Amino acid sequence: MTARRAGGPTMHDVGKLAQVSAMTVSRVLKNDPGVSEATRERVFAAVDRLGYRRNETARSLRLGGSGMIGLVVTNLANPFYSRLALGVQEVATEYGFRMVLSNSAEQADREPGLVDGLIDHQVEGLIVVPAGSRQQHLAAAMRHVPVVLAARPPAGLDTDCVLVEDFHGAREATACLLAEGHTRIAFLGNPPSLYTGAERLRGFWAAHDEAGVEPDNALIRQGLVDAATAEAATLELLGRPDAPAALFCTNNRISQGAIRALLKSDVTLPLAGFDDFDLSDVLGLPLTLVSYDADEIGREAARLLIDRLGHKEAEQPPSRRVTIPTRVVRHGVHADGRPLGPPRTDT
Amino acid sequence: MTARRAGGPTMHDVGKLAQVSAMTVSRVLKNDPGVSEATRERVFAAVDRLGYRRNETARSLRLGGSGMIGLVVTNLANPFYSRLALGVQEVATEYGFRMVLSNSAEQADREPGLVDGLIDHQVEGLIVVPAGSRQQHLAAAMRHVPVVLAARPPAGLDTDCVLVEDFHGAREATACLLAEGHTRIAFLGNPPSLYTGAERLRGFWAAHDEAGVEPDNALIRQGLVDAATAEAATLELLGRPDAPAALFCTNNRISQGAIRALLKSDVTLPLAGFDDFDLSDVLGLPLTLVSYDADEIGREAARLLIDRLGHKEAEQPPSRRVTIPTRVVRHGVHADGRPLGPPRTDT
DNA sequence: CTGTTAGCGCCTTCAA
DNA sequence: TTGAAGGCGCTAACAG
Repeated sequence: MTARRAGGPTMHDVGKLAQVSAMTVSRVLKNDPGVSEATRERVFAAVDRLGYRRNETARSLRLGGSGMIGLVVTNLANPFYSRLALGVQEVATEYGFRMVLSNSAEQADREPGLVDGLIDHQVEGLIVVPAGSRQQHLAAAMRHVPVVLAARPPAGLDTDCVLVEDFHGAREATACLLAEGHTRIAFLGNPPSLYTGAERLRGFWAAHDEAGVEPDNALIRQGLVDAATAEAATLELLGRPDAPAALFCTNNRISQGAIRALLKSDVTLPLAGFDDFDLSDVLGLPLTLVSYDADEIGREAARLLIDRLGHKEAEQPPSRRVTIPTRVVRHGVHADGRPLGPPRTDT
Repeated sequence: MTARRAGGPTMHDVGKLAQVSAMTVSRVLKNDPGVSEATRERVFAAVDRLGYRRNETARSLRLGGSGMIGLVVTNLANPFYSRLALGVQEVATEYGFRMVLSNSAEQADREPGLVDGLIDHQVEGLIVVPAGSRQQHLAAAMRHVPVVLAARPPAGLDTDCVLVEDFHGAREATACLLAEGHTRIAFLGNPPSLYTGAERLRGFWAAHDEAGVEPDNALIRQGLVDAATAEAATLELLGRPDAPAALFCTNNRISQGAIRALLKSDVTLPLAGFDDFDLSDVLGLPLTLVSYDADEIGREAARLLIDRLGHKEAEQPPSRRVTIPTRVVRHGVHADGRPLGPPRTDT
C-alpha cells in the first residue's frame, strides 16, 4: 500500500498524508489541546488509513522512561508464582506500567542474566523472587533501577521486600497437630538454604517448644525439591519402625508428594503444610493448610516498587518490609470418619 | 559517582573514561574484530567501573528489530496457560528472543488493547490465545507483525495456528466410558461459542454415534465457565430422577468442579474429561482424562512464529496448522474397588 | 495553531 | 585500527 520502511509507517508518513508536520501528528496523538479540530480529524483519518501505531521504543528513548517493570520468578508453572505474577500485573496496569516477565526455570545461575537482560531493555524497576541465596547480582542491578524482593528477604542488600508469615504460619499449623495429641510429627522441608525452608522449620520447632514436646530429629527431612523427592521421603518415613503419626510439609509441591505417598500406601495420617492447593478440600484427608493470598504478594511488591519510582533519587524512603498474613485452613476428617475439631478458620 | 543523566552512563561516558570514541566502545561490545587488544581491555575496564549496560531500546531503534515476541493469554492462573507460556519462552530464548506476556484476565474486550500495546512496544511477532470469537483486531495486528494462534483456530484470518486434538481426544475418552457400558453420560461443557467447546462436544457426540447410543439432550450442559458453575451444574444433574451414570467434562476447571460435587455428594461416578491435573491419580475416583503437553503448544507456536520471522515478506510460507496429539490416561478404580479395565495409556 | 531544530543512545557508512 | 557524520522515530523547546 504505502511506501514504508521495514518498521511500518512513521509520524512523518502520517503527517504527509494529513498535510501537516510530524510534530502536529505527535501533538494530536498526545491529546495536546493546541491543535485545531480540523487538523485533528485529518490526522486521525490518516492514522486510520495507514494503520499507524506510535513507536513506543522511540518514544521511550526520547522520554527517558520505558513504562516497563520486570518480574523474575523461578517457576511459572507453580501456581504460587503465576498468582504472584497476576498480582504484579494488576497493579502495574493500574499505574500505567507494563510487566515483562522472565522465568529462571529453577536455575539460580540463570537469574543474573535475566536480570541484566531486563535492565538492558530499560525496565524502570524490578521485582525478583531470588532463586538462590546469593544476591550480589541484585546489588549490581540496584545501581540501575530499584529492586523489590518477593517471598524472600534481602541478604546483604538494603531494599524493600514482601514476605509471608513463614514462621507464624508454620508454628500455627504445627500447633494444630500438637493440640490434637500428635507428638511424633515428621518434617518434610525444602533446602534450609532457602529462607522459607529455614523459617518454616523454625516455626515447626517453636510450636513443639511451646507444647513442651521434643521433636524427633530422626523424622526431619530437608532438601526436598519437588513432589517426587517428597513422595520418596514420605514412603521411607512410613516404612520405618518408628514411623511418624503426622506430617508437616513446607510447601504445596511437598504436600502433594506426601499425599501421593499416603494415598498409595493407603495410610491416613494428619498432614499439615504450607500453601493451599486445588481440590485440597475434597481429598478426604485430614489436612491443615497454611493459606495466604499469593496475588497479594505480587500486588504489594508492585505497589512498593511503583511508589519508589514516584520519588526522586534524593527523597527515597528507607527500605520497607511488608508481611502478608497467613491463615490456617482445615479440611477433611479423621480416618474413622469423626470430624476434626472445630476449625480455626474456614473457606 | 559519575556524572550521569537520568538513564545511566552511555557509550560516550564509557568512551571518555577509556579514552576512545563511543564508536569504538560499540565495536568492542559487539565483538567486532577490528579493535586492538589494548583498547578492548581499556573499554571493558571502563564498562566494569561504570556498571555500564548497553541500552537495548536505543539499539533496537537503530537496528529495527526489538528481539521481542508477544504472548497474549486469557488466564495465567490456569496451569494450561502457564505451561504454554513456559513453552513459548523456552523456544524464544533458544532463538535469542525475549517474551513479553500479557494476560487478558478472561476479558475478551481487553484483548485488542493488549495486542495493540504489544505492537506499540515493537514486538516482532505475536502468539495469541484468542479470548473471544471475534478476531478482527488480530487481522489489524497482522498488518504489522505475524500472528500465530494457539489452542483456537483462526476465524476469517489467514494465519498459522497450533491446536490440540480436541475432537479426537473427546471422542476417545467418551468411547472409554461407552465401552464400559455407561450409556447415560452427562456432558459438562464450556460455552459452545469457543472452538474447544464445540469440537469437544462434537467428539462426545461422534463416540455415541459410533457406539450406536443416542445421547440424552437432557444431560447436556454448556456455557460453564469455571469450577463453581460446573459444581452447581453437576449437583443439579445428580439430583434429577434420571441422573447420569457417568460424566464428561470439557476442561480441567470443569472436571474439578464436577469432582468436588461428586465428593461432596459422596457419589462415585466414572468421569472423563479434557486436561490432566495435579493429584488426579490419587483421588480414588475412576477418571479418564485426555492429557497432552501444554508446553508443546507454546513451543510449536513459537517455532512457527520465529520461522516466519526468518523469511522475507515476499517468501512467506502459506499458513500452517499444527496439531498436538492427545492421549487418554486412566486413573482410579470403580466404586466397588475393582480396578478399571486395562489402561490404554498410562503415566 | 503549527513548524523547525536538536538530540535521546546507538550503529551503519564512509573517511582517515 | 579508529573516528566523524548522519539518522532510526519521536518529542521538548523554541520560533513563527
